[in-house]
Amino acid sequence: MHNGDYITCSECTNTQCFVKLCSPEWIEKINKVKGQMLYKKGQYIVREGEPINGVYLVQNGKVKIVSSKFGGKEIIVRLASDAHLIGHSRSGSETYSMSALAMGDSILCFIENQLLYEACMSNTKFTFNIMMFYVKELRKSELRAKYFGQMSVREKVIFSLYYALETFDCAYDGGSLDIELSRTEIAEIAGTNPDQVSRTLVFLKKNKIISVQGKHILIKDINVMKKFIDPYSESFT
Amino acid sequence: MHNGDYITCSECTNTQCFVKLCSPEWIEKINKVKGQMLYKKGQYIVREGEPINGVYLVQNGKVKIVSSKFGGKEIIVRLASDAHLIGHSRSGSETYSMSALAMGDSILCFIENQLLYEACMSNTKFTFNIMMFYVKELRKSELRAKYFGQMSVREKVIFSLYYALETFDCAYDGGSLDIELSRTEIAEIAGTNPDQVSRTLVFLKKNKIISVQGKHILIKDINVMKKFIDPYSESFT
DNA sequence: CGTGCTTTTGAATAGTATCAAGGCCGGTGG
DNA sequence: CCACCGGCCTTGATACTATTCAAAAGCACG
Repeated sequence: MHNGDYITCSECTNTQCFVKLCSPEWIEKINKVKGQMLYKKGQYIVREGEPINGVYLVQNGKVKIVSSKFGGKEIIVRLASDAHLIGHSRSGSETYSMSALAMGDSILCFIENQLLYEACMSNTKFTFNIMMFYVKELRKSELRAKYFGQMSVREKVIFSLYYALETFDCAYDGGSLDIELSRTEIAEIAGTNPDQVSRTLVFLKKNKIISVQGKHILIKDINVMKKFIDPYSESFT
Repeated sequence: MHNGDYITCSECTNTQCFVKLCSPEWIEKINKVKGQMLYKKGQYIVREGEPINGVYLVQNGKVKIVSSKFGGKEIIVRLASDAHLIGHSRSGSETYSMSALAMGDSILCFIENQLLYEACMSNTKFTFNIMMFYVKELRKSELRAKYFGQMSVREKVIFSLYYALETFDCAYDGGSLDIELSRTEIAEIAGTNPDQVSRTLVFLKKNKIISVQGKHILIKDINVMKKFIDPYSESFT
């Protein structure tokens, strides 16, 4: 916790944060005891196997939830950005089944389990909206599972680019969308290997749909790219 | 609604039902206006594209949530049994993104959206436990997505059998577990085709791990079967 | 100017989907 | 009671897709 640049709930500009749905007394209560920390790019927020002590809220930043694969590889199960929740409190297991780490500098707030429970018992809108958050994530996860069961690798890669764009709401810059992901990270989302990602990106480059500058992928024509995964369009709504 | 054999909340033997977490007044209130219906095997509960009017609770039975695939095929996204929730209320979209249908005769209760919202606003434990239900389902969905990204077809099929066993808590009968699923249904869970399911079942039969009698699959040695998907064991906890 | 890491590309291999044919079983009608 | 039909399951052959491995090119960094 960096007390120097600690952001109180009243200062916080994240309008989507669930805490803002609590009563003023509860906001103050949570504000006093909540943890807050700045995570640098690549830094772990939680690690697989650690005990679950509470829940993290993304105040600001980009976070990936990864699960270790056999052979040292990892899989990105979910991406989280502002106002998302991480580390579902006590879901059967007492330890985290996945790790979370910052993809860019991110500020996370931490609410301890007991406090979270009490806050839920006293703030119905808070609880209800968190419930709805999980409903939405479940829907997204189920859709992703459905799609990935029938898509080709090329489609998966394109879909992964979309998923990242949607989640991170990347900079819109004169008709083109900007995104920073390594081939390995894309592969970890798409559930394939960097080789295949490269092949797909080359294909997209040849068709003038994207252009690559270092780690930045510029999507020049998002509508043309959409067409390649057209049958799976229900998530674009 | 069959008023003849209508089961009131006070009569209901499903101890896991979320409604039981409400205050006595609210249980009575919900009891009075809730819908209830018996669905025969194969009957649709909700259909893709229909407007979302509320949420269904499985009082008793076995339900599959399916999503249509291109070419007429379907994919089983989730299985639901007693006390599970179906038809996540208003998750972004106003219409169901998937269909739900009974795999065996099932009794479902229906709670209309507005009533559900009011019940949530007045019963914190009710809301909190529903939230935790979704957290668990999200975790399961994410684990399944993770696994399916790296499993072979044989592993997927074996995992699907497990998933069904876990969810339906099938009859335990002198050391063997009983399950009734068609090859097509297994394929729809595993994300493959009936041909491959057949090959895997033949393999399991040869190794004396299962035996098949009509539509009934008897798992003779659950521990040996587990070994085939050993690296993916975290969901068996 | 090398060293190490990521990306790209090609070739060989393995795994899976698809197609087609045949077998098995239950139901129906002659 | 038997013959036929249709559905589901099984199995083999084939074609395709994706993974893996290896090598080379590009790039960042000390």
